[in-house]
Amino acid sequence: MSVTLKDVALAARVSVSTASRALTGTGLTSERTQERLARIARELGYRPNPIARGLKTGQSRLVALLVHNLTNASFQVMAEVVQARLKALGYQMLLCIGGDDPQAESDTLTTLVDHRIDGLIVVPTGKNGAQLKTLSKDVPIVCLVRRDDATDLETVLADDPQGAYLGTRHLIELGHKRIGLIVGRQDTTSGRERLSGYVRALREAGIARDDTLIHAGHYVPETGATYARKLLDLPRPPSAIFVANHEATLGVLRVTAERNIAIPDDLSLLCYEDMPWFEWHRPAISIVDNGARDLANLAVDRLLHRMDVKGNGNDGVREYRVGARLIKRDSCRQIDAPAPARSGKSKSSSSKPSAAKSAKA
Amino acid sequence: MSVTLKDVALAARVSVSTASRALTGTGLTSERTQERLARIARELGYRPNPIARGLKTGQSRLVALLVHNLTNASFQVMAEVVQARLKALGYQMLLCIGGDDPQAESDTLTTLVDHRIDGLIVVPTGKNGAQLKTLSKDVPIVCLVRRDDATDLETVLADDPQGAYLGTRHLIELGHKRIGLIVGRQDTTSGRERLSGYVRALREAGIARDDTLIHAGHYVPETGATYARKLLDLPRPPSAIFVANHEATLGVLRVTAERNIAIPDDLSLLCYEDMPWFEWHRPAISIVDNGARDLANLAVDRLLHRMDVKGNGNDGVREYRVGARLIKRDSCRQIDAPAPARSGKSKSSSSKPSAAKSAKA
DNA sequence: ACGATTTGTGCAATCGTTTGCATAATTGGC
DNA sequence: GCCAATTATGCAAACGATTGCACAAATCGT
Repeated sequence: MSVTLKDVALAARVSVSTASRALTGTGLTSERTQERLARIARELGYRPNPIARGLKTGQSRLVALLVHNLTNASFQVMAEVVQARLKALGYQMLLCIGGDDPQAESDTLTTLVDHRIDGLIVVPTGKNGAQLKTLSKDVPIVCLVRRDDATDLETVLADDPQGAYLGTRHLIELGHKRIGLIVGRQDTTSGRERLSGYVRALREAGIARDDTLIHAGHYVPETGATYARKLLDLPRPPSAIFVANHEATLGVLRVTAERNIAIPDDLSLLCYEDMPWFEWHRPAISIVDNGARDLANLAVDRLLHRMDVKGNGNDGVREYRVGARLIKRDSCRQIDAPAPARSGKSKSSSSKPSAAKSAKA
Repeated sequence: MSVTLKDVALAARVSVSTASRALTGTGLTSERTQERLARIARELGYRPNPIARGLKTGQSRLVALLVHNLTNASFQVMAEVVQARLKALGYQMLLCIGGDDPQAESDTLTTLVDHRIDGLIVVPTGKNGAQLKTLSKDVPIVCLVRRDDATDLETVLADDPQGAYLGTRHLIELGHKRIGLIVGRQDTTSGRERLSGYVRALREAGIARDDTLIHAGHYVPETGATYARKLLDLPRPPSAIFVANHEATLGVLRVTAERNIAIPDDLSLLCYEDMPWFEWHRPAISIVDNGARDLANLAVDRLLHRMDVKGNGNDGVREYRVGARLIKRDSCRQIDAPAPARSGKSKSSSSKPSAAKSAKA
């Protein structure tokens, strides 16, 4: 079918081994032969067969990225970043979707190792620690976004405590005292850490923690809607809601729209993680950026490092944190008076001149 | 490192070839040996090495999906569908992102074929027809969403003429006479076809085509914003806008929000292709669903078929169309009076009781 | 100009499978 | 029980590269 090394060697009237050495640049070869072979190879359109090479070398030039899904915007940009970086280095990305399901994750891991992937970046479910640990002896592995506590794998994490702190502090600085929090399940690292950042900011500002303002659940729109309703139905509803996940934000927005609650006039809204449409939305939604791009880049860096250092060099550092940053847009407003007292005066840019009903009676 | 066939054979005291045949089920093997080998293999934790197998058989159990990006919601669901289907069949998906760039596409194609992928589903840029044609001799290829006119590859397309027709007709049935269209570049099949569907619906309803209402451009939010402004600035602005792409919709929404144009009261909005947040948006956005899920499934079906039929069986059918369907939500309203004449009466569900300003003076 | 280095090349084994061909074991008909 | 037909196994050669080892050629010092 295609041109093999043998063909090239034949055409150049050298042995296959010489051809191999000349083309790969390994071993001693005269400059002349090297050039000559390169030329002939080019002319013949020779392309080394990665399969054959892989069999011998045990490498595949394949790196896998295992994420939960592709609807999550963070995973999208991570996938794009990883793909771009790897491609530039001559690797192909094997993108796998695990759906946050331990069984699927486990199966996929097995298949990937079978395929002799050269490296793996994984957002772990956290339930396959043992397997990951075992595999990491054969393949360089870097965990992303989540830690698998059962392993001591190198892990690249968002600085969630810091991000949540930053966001909460921002709201506090705007004068908010009652800040609702809709956060992720407390059996995930990120869920716990975002809560802790929120709590820390509150404590630092001398605001008492009020557990009726805190809700934890899955990262889905329904969660956001349910808890938004709960928060708004409170006798003293919060003046701001910090939604610690972008999917849940959909639900919150839905509820505020249903109830004609104007953002940011009646309620300030701050969201964790970016989505492409957040800045097109009106009002543009302020966010705490978890730095998906940076996370992905760092993960690739670390992976490449481990792939270079044979034997999976142990650098000591096991955990990398990527700083979060606040991106102020238009969904949070300054609270001047202790309570806006049904004034209806809009604040940021030209907003709806109406719809200023207080949140629930 | 890992358990090889040799180890299994050794443990079972048979030759490697027998072991191979027993485990793969090819050739003649006694039931007894077969079972025995299977057991031993299981006990030893033997997993065949796809690389070695691939070298011999020329197959890789890898199927590639080449799309433009992952921010496009359609591509997301396609990727998820393809991945799920393939995985169930024991294939791994190689997801590549070409960015709609011919050069990147070309490079990627080469690499993929080097890796001896067993099949390819590609959203072609349309500029590498020759290469695709050549490759299709070695690898089964199915085009998705777009046709590459330079090839006669099997292609799975959305029924864009029909979808655009459906959407436009819906608006017409609601009483709209002046319908703005923001559509894709006219050098792409989908751009042209969506326009043609729109035109056909208009013609059928006896409405004269008005080119000031039609704008074609890239599928990005900026395009939507720019053209939305142009449309709304018209002396007689349209009462409905049909945005033939979901990315562009972002821009349109932005503009309507900026100008306090209430949807659907002041302007009806219909969008092509779904996005997860459309149904959470307020008002929920009506769409023409291009059937991304069906498209992906059909593409997989066709690819599997071609992969089965060695020699790339030519079935005659070169083009498959997947029906589009209208999903009515809350962003389009019935036009009763020829012009809403600043009445401010809301129509669909409980909408904003205010904000009913006519679209521009 | 000669042996000691250095440098370039080829042979052949190897990676883990599959598979054509030859041979060994089993079966069945009579 | 014997011979042919059938079925099961093993040997060895692929697949297309890489690589250790041995040998040939070129280089160098003296």
